[in-house]
Amino acid sequence: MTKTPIQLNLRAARAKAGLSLSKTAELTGVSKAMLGQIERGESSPTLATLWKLAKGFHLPLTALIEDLAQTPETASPAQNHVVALQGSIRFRTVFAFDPILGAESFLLTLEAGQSHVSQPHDTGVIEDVFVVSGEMELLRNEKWHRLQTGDAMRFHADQSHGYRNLSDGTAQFYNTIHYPKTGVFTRPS
Amino acid sequence: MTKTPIQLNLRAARAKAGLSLSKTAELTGVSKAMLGQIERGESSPTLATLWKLAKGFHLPLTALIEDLAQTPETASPAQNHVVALQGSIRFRTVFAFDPILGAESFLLTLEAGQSHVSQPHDTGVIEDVFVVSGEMELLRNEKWHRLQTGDAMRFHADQSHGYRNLSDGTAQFYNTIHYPKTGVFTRPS
DNA sequence: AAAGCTTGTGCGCTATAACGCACAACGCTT
DNA sequence: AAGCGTTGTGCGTTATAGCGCACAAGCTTT
Repeated sequence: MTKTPIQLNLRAARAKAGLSLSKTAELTGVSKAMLGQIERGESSPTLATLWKLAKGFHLPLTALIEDLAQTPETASPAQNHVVALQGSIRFRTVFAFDPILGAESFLLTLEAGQSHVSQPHDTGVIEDVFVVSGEMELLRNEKWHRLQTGDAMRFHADQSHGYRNLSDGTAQFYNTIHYPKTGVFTRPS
Repeated sequence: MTKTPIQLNLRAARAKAGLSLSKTAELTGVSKAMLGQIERGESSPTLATLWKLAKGFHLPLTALIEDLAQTPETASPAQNHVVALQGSIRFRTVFAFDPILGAESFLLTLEAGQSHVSQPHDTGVIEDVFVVSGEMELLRNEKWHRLQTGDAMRFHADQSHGYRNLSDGTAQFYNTIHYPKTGVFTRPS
C-alpha cells in the first residue's frame, strides 16, 4: 500500500516532535480521530485543515503536502561541460538544473567584442549575474548596465535581456537561473 | 474582503488559460459549481480536489496554494557589504537571503593559511561552492578536498564542513546556501 | 425582436470530512 | 492480579464539500 506525502509528512512531523495523536490534536486544533484518518489515508483533508496542521507544527504548507526528496551532492571540476553557444559564446554548466532547488548555474565567457541577447524566460524566472572577472554589460529594460569584476545583479529574466563585452579583454560571469514553482515544468534548454 | 492564495491562484490560472468555469471543469474534473465556490471563498477544497486542479492545469500544488510574491531586482556592486568574520576571514553578502528563492549568496576570501570550520546547518540545507580564484580546500565527511579556480562542489551543509587555504596566495569562492522549505524559518545568521 | 448560446450563481441532494465519545489494547504502577 | 493512564481505532452524528441542474444575465446570431 503506497502512502501519500501528506500521510508520511504528518507522521514524520508528529514523530519528530514526539507527540501522540492526542497531544497533536491539542497543538493543531484538528481532532485526534481526524489525524488518525489522515495518517491512514482514510480521509482527504481540506485546505483549512491543512492550514491548522501547518500552523500548529510551525511548518510551511509545502512541507506537509510535497514529496521532499534529497538534492544529490555534486562535484563540478573546472573542465566540465564546456560548450559553445551560437558559435561564439562559451558556457559551462556548473550545476545542472535541480528540480528540488528549482535552479541551475552556469559559467559564461564573453571574449572581447562578443554579445548575446536572450529570449525572455517564462514568467517569474529570476536570474543572478556575478562577474567573476573582466568587464561586461548587462541589458535590462532596453538599457545597458556596466558591470566590473565582483559586481552582481539580480533581475527578472522573463523580460528581454542580454550580455556584451565591449572591453579589450575576456569577461566571465557566474549565472544562476531560479525558476518559480509555476514554471519548473516549462524550463527551456 | 481579503482573498486567499487559492482564490487568487485559481482565478489567475484560469484567466491565463482563457477558460470559463465550464471548460475548466472539463479540464480538471472538478465541477463548475465547486470551482465557483473555491474562487469566491465559499468552500475549502480537499487535498484530493486540489490535486485534480493542479493536474488539470499542469501546475505543482504549491502554485495553487501559496502566496506567490515577487523577488525584487537587486544590484550588488563589488564594494558592498564587506565584513570580517572571526577577525580574519572576509566575506561579502552578494545576494541577501530571499524567502521566495530560499537562498542567499556570499563571496568569501581566504588569505594564505586561513581556515574556517562551519557549524552544521539545519537539516536539508544545501551549499554550493564555486572557486572564483586561487586554490583552497573544502572539508566534508572528515576529509579535505582540493579545489582550484573554476572548480565547484555542491554538498549537504547539515553536516560538519569547513574551508582552508594552504596555498601561498589568496583564494575567493562564491558560496550559495539553499534552505529547504521546512528550514527557512530557522535560518542562522 | 426573438432565438440561441455562454457564463456564473444558487439551490437542494448526496457523499464525505470532521468531530466527540466509547472502547480495546498495551504499558506502567501498586 | 488489579487499577490506572495512554494510545490509536471505530462508530454514529453533524457540518460541509462537491455535485447536477435550473436559471438569470449578458452577448451573439438570425
